Amino acid sequence: MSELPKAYNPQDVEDRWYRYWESNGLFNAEVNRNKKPYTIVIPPPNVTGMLTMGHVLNNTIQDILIRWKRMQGYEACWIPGTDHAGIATQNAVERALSKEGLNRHDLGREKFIQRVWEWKETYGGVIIQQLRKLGVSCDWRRERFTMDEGLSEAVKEVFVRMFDKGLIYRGKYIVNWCPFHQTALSDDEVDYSESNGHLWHIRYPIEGSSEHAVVATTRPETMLGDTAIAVHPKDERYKKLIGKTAILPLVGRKIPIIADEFVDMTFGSGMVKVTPAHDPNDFLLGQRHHLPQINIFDETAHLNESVPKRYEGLDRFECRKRVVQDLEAGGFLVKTELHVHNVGTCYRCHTVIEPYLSDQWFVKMKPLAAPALRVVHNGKVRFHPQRWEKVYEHWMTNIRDWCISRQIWWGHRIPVYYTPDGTFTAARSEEEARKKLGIAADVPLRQDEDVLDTWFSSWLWPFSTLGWPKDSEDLRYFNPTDTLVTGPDIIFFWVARMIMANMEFMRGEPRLDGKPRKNEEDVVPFRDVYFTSIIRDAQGRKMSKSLGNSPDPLEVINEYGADALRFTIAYLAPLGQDVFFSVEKCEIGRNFANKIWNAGRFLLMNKTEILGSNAGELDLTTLPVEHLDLADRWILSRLHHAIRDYDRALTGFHLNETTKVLYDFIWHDFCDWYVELVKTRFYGDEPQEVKRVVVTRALWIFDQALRMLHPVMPFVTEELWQHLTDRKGQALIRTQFPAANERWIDPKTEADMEFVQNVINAIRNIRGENNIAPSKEISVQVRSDNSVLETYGSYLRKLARVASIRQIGSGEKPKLASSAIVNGTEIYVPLEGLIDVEVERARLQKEIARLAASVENIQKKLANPNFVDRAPREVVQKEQEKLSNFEASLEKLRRNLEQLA
RNA sequence: GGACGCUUAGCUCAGCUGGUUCAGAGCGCCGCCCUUACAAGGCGGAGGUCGUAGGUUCGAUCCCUACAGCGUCCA
Repeated sequence: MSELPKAYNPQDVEDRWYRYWESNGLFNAEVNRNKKPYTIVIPPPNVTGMLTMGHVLNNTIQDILIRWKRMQGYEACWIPGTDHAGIATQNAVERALSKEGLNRHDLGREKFIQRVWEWKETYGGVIIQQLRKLGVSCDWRRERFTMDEGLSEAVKEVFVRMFDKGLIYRGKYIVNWCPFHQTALSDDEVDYSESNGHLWHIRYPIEGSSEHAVVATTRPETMLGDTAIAVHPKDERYKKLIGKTAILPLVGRKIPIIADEFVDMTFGSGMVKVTPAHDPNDFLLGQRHHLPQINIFDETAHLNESVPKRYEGLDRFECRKRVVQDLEAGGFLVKTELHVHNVGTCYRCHTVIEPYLSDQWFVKMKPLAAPALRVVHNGKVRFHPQRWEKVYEHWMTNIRDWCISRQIWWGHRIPVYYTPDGTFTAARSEEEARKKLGIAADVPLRQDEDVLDTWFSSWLWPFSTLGWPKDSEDLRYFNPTDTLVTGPDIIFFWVARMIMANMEFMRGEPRLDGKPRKNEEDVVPFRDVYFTSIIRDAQGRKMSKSLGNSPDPLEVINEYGADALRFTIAYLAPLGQDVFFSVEKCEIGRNFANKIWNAGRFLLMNKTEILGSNAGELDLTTLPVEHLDLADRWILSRLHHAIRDYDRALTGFHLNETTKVLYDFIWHDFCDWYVELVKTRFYGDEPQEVKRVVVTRALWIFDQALRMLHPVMPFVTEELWQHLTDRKGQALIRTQFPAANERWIDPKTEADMEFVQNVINAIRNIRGENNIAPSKEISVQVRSDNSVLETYGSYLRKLARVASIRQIGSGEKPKLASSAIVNGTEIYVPLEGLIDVEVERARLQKEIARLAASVENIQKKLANPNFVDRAPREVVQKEQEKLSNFEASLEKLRRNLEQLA
């Protein structure tokens, strides 16, 4: 075996192990009736996307969970894949085309789609390769893409079934229209932000009268499509106007003045203009009053031929200016106010959304929502942190129908077929459509031009990736999946809808035992949902491409290593809190990796030293229990503590707590104390046989630590684990995870060790305060009734650089010494000629002040009869013990201070 | 306007069910040290009346109420 380099270099290690794991099938999962499955489906990233810090966090968490469960003996299956990101991908390809001076219509639908597939083949693999760099242990054989044949089957099947059930319908409604993409968007694809605008007050003359109506609007150009004015029926100011006719300025159209309770009497003048084709509220109002709907825009939000010639062809914002000018010139503009209002923009291109009347397809959500709401209420699906349940509940109880059609080409084409006379049906194929419509093979049939919202395929992900609509062992075994890890920002887009879809379509499908699923726990898509933090930069801004504040994770991995990035991000990510990330913070992880590396290096050096040439055959499968000393029993107690805490933390999805447990155990307990203590045995004059046992045990404990750390830092742990001994083809990734054994957790041992540690700390403090060089050895005198120090005084030699310890009698005491009291034990460091009396006095005074304050506090407490009577007896007793201990220590400290010359 | 979250050391944050020196960690800072695993390190040290005001309790960083500031989502 070759010597390990002095510093850990991840680049020498990571790719090599990733290749090994993958090519040996160590990520793979198969149906195994002897094991419990543990399944995660990846939130599919956009196929043409690049890895972001958000992906890093999300996938690190998934990998930690999946590796942990795998090592615990579950059949751990992590299904990866990507989605086709309809609008985003089409957009990217159209941009590329425009560089060639082409648009999609030049190519035609078929050729264009082919172009997108080519694009996908070229750039689609990037994010998947990037994920590998992070070390994720997905079963790559199971990789899926939402436009795959199988998944497209699922989409079609779902659409047709829902159509037949009346859960999908078509209608002319106001939708959110993106004039840039020229497509409808669903409600949650619109971002709202406050914007400074104006409120224009416009005068509409009333026919046959000198009176006029004044309406206020933030969008004056829409007046060209007005078909009414509305007032509140109870509004005394305007009652007399109801039923009269107003003349629309600039247009001359006669429009009625109607009454509707919807009108807000307090807003503006209390009269509103009604534009049914360009405002969702006006649309509903228009339906109630059977008003005409005049659409004044084309798909690009330019004015169409329904408006006076002088406005035709103008862009909507250009038109706004022109209309305001003309209103003013005509004397119709009463006043203009500044006004802050919410403006909706496209979540992809940030173009202002236009409410637009068009034919679209919708999913009826109410019937799906009820069961989905129930399983979250009754805990069949648990959210972490739980508070997201409220958000979910609010959305689910106020749910609106989902607009699923998109006027683009890249996506699943809507499986609806029309005959020339306009009748239509949904079908899995043209033949089926003909059958359903009852028409002959020669009647021309036209398929709907639109495609489906990308989320219409992602909401099927937990079962479509497992082969549905085909039945399979995989589907029966791995669905319901176990944990979903995703961001709260897509709780509506995705999480809620997956619950709905899985419950709707998995009901009745066979379980592993062959019986049809009907219980809620069999039809939910997953049991736990972990909502990740949002990654922000050091200033707290969301990371985004446009701000340029998002580090490239690949560069971070190159600089610090994937393990360092993984550890750091998990360490920084508390459950439910945002993460403020900056690249330099990866030093936490890098330094930790290096620390572990060097601990391993140290152990291996001593292994070779002590065991000699046959060290490679060392058996590390069982813990050697011979020659246990305090440090051994202590570290084993700490180890099992750590395992238990780790288990609790991770079970509760406290990722940061999990990493802290690892960090504290490995760095502080193992490296700072245990390794230092075994040095006393390695370098001491113990028999060779004892040294052999001690080094083997240290390696065994380190082996356990590597297992625990592996899910978080897979690369460095696998590399070291392989170095510890000849593994005969075994790999850490598939090794049993440590289980906490309460038998090893021993409070007495921990208390004894803590006492020794405190004594060492006290001596170190004396050394530090008195500026004694680490190289200078000192002698110590103690007065103690604690036998631990007698037995394990040798621990002080190495850790406090103590040359000799002498027990002293009651009267005895060095003349000039620095002193400390630890749990009643008096410690004296004679420092003839070295001690600065002033420094020492200050030290003691500080300690006295601290203790005196504590004593006073406890005295006050114990003097309070309420406390003594009402607090639990153990608490009171503990306080009393504390008091007498502190008082005794205080007494000794004061005497030492007095006697200081 | 409604819902939720946050406020702890100079900075970034832990503190999961009220009581163990519970007031912590990392970074930064100060001092000493290249002690034969690690200077990406070791040892020591300074730094906080836990946002404010009340309340519950024998006891509050922790539970309740109000307020202030910041943030997110929804309307």
